[in-house]
Amino acid sequence: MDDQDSFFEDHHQLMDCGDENYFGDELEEFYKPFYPVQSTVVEFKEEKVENVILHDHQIDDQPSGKSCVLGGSSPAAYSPKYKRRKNQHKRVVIKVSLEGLASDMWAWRKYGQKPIKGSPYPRSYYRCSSSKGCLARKQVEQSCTDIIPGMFIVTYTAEHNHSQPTKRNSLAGTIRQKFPPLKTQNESSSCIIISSDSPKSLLQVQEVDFPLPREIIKQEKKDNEEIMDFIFNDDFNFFSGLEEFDDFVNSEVCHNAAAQQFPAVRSSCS
DNA sequence: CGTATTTGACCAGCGC
DNA sequence: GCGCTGGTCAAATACG
Repeated sequence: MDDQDSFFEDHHQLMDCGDENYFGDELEEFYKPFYPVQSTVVEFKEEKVENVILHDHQIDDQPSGKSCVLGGSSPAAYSPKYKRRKNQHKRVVIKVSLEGLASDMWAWRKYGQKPIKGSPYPRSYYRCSSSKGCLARKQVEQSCTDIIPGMFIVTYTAEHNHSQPTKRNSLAGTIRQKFPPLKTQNESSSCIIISSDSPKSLLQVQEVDFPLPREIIKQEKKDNEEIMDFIFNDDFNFFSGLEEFDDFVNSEVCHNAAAQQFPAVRSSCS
């Protein structure tokens, strides 16, 4: 709970989208089981999303059957084949840690994934798989605005038409597998530093050890050339390709940061 | 072999 | 009207 306290202090400004905090009585009652210490609930006064609740929390392992019910959405919000966004007035948006994400006891089945404009992370779409005809939906995307890595934005829409399953859902295992636990600051972490000569035909890969930074590297092949998309952790600098990486490596910011914080990195930046 | 995931296509809403 | 964006479908694929 101490961690959550500091988390709230540091990050509730994410919701700084309005002048007043709003606690709808009904929704407040729904989400009482989620309140760890304090919460940030903000009413969005946008035209198309009348009530979006943003809530920092870790999903309880034993929420009541009502806990994932949202206010306002009805089955009529969806057409027989495709959604009717116009009627999707109310959604509940929750920010959770990886553990919070994995502890969701509802059974969800992934049915889509889309890249989202302005975010380096895709958004995953899940529907409830416990009961045929259940309209409950869940969207999950990794937060790109948080200083703390590994936070996820979860959006619930529509409501379950059945009781909560008693067994942990399969998604929890999937999430744990795809997003292994972050190392703590006290652990030594192996980090691969990638640099390239100009032209970018030659890649130099250097592995160094230093505390804290954790790097996520995704490789993909394009025109027989290896392109690296990765997050240089800690500062959350994101690079879409080698050119951007080269610019960063040669920048004064990189050199100064490496010299001050990570001596092991300095050699690869010079 | 049944179930879950991936991913390109399709579609509706929206802004210009 | 057109293009962009995001939510959903469904066939292909992966997994246990």
